Amino acid sequence: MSQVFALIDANSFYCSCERVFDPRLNNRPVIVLSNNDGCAVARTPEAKALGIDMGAPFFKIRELCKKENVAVFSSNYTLYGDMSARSNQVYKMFTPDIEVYSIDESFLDFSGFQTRDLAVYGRELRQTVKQWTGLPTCVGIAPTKTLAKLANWTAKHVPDMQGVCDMTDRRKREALMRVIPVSEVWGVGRASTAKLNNMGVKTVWDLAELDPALGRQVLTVVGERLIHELRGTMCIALEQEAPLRKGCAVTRMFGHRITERDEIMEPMSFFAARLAEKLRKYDLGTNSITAFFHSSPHDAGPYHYEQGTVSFPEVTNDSSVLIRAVRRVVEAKYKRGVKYFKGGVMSMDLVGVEKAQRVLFDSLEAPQSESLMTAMDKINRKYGRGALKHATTGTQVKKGWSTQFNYKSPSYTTRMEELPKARA
DNA sequence: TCTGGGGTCCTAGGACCC
DNA sequence: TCTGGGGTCCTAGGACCC
Repeated sequence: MSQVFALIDANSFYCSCERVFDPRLNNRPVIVLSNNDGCAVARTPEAKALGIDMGAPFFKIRELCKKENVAVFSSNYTLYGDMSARSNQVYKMFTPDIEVYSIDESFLDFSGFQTRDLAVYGRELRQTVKQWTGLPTCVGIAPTKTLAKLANWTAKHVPDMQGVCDMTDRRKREALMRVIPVSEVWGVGRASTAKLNNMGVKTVWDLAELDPALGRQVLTVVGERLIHELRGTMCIALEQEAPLRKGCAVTRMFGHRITERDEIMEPMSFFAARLAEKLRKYDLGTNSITAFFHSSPHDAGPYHYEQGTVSFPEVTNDSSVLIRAVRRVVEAKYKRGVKYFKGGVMSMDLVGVEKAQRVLFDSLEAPQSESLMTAMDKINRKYGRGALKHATTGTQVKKGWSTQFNYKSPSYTTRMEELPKARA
């Protein structure tokens, strides 16, 4: 039995979540901003029509938004995460085998369902999701994940498909692949598009017809795999179990140029504390932490990039330990006179905490560390992030480098105080 | 010291994705 | 062109070992 995958994703997911709880937004252009209200990461078709590009910096489009009555929202991850979980519950009624690929995309295994009309099944799926969550979606169906992605793209861009594109039929598939630009293939970005176009590979079909060995030369094994996937041979399997994440980072612009060492300490310590929180949330620990801070490449004068790594004798996710390490890096690498504008911390060698090797003696962490961290996370979950924190991470409420969420909608589905109100 | 032919680990950088 | 803040995978090159 051959494989069949469906890729379902929500249209302008973040914007659609906002619309579900405020129908007045339905015919208005809506955008949702990235972390820190930096740039537009989700736009409804009405917003796209105004010329607002993916990733457009908010400060550049602020006036346009005001003039055109664009509804602007900060990212409300609590809401989107909950809506995502609800959607996946619905998907599981249509097949038990699903891979949650991102917050708004899931692959569904439809293998063995070929006895039915898959396009009809896809439309049923769409309708059920719409009815139960309020979210509009598109569905692409094909023998490989890469082709399912492509089918999904087609479903979005060809109006008379009614949101569902079934590409399991080879002939139908070929006709579409001959007219879709190669840049729309999953995994083909700007650089690869340029290389391929130079070789005369313009459409998806051209790429599928390319000699895999040549594909490997130009785009490494990733390119070779892509060619096989486009030909209908599965190379990328469904991954139902999310693998443990390998790295974790907290990075941010400082909000203004910083020249004093003590002033850098505060955001950097804060980043370390956030990283530790993230690790604890996922039951992960780390053997090392890397801290970096740098000037702006656009400022006059030479560019400075300072970086340092501290290794630990045992796996840890203790805020105090990580903060101390980061402060040591700043002490050692800071240069007087440089205008630093961005910094961050990261750990790239994460391990699950149960599996962690413990050192018997000379433990880095104070004996009560674990219960202290647990208590701290609990309090912060209840009273909001930053309710309880290390003194070194700053005592003022708002800083340039603290994340901005100035346009956030209520957590409609996860906080009793913020439930939507209905009048009957 | 150089010759041969492996192997591993680590880091940096490129490319892509959401 | 960069603007944000995360992630993943792949390759090349250096250090080191046998």
